[in-house]
Amino acid sequence: MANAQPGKPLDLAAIKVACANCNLHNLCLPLGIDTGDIDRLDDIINRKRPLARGEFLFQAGAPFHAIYAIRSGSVKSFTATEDGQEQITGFHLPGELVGLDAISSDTHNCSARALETTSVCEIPYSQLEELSSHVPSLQRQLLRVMSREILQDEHMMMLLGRKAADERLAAMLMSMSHRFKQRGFSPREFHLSMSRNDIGNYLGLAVETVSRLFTRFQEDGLLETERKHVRILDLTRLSVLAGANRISPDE
Amino acid sequence: MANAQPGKPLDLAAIKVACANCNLHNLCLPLGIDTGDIDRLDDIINRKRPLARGEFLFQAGAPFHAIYAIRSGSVKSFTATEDGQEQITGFHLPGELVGLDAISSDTHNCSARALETTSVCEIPYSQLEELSSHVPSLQRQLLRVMSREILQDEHMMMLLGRKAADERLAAMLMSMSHRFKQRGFSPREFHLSMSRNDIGNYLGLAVETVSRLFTRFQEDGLLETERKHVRILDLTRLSVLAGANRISPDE
DNA sequence: GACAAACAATGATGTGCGTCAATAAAGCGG
DNA sequence: CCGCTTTATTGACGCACATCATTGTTTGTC
Repeated sequence: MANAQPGKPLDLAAIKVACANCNLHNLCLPLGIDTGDIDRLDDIINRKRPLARGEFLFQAGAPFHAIYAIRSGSVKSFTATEDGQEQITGFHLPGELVGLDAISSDTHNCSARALETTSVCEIPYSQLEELSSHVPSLQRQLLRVMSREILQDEHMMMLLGRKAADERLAAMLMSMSHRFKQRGFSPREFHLSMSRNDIGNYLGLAVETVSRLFTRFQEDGLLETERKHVRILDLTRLSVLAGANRISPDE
Repeated sequence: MANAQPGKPLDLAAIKVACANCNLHNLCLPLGIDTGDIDRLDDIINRKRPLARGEFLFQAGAPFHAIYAIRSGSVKSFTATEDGQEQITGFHLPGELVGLDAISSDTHNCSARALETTSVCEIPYSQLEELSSHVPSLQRQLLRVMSREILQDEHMMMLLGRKAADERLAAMLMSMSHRFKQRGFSPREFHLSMSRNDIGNYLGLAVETVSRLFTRFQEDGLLETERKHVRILDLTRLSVLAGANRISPDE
């Protein structure tokens, strides 16, 4: 959002956004890496033309050769079930990496698609691997990022396995709120780039349930929505709902 | 199972099981690593005394300093929800690594507990990190293992989000079958070390549902069970159930 | 600016699975 | 070997959420 679209086309100097200048670099791979080493990381990264909404970053089945860092915009990644329907496995905001699950198989197992106009950094994996074996702090950060991904997925498994519909939506909204805050945006008021359908799919719920929950949350004074724009009125109550809620009536 | 309990206590030579001799080494970290480098990996690994059923490998909240490879037996890992109940995030068989989700936070976020008598290799993480920065193939394998973990978690998310109860159980049994086969055991007949309760917890189902499904699977001629012993009679049909099942009546 | 397609909201109805309850069977310590 | 606890099975019942159906709203296209 911050460093999108240069004023003039073909102005390469303006397009050139070094990791060192990127205001996401403390959310992304460069975190904790020396300026000198950041430049070397910088050299292997390709900044691609922005993707339009709906465009694929990569598709399942395609050979794996790079991971991607979101620079601006947002992306959903999803796998296809055997019977053809999709299951969304994550929404990705600026500074986050996409494609880490392909490393083990040399093939993309999920597809990634832009939810809005999105620009990304392409990081060729073989070069990243090579570089990280010479830059311990990069190796360290890469392993940390992957570990964090595992942690998040485990959290998601708990959400899908144990939580009721309202808790799932609350948790998802809290996660968004938190991540927007990390990126310098308001934690109480933001724009959801994904459709209700996508939210439902991600949370293992029917679209109708998501819709009904949004209206119920509004009736309860938790938040206000105007289409995809969300304003959270009671962050505390929402976070409680996202966490412990399943209380027996008598305790 | 293979290399457990030495005949005599204090017989250090018998206890000493090098990675190179371990019949799991092509399922574990040593995969694809030169014999020379395996010895170096070997040097940093501690083989601990076997854990009894119910013993903790580590507990959530404990400082992270090592990951663990299962040598024999099996382990469940689980997180506690805010309201105190546990959510099992995985069952681990010999050759598999446990604790990868702790790398990012320096603290164990989940606990791991032996489901039966279990022996493990403790791999101090700082030394592993150090060694892998000098042994590219080790670094490579480590990243692959973590990526595979992410992939599995995504698969699990799909299971919990989109699949019906019978499909979940079928998928879990197929996963076990596959993993036993990889380890040289029969894919059709094996012993489940976890309780029905654990299975239900893992799959996001009530114990009663798991029980009912086992009896229904038996009625349908899919398998036979004798307590925790399972014999799969129709592997094909079970795998179909585990995959595509949700078919509208008319297609 | 008009039309189509995608998206969202809301009500009516059905059902898969959770919850509660009771019994049986198995493991376990003394 | 015997009580005690844990685990497993089975049935009855209810509810949370899916499914189906309808209408309104927004977005994109020519």
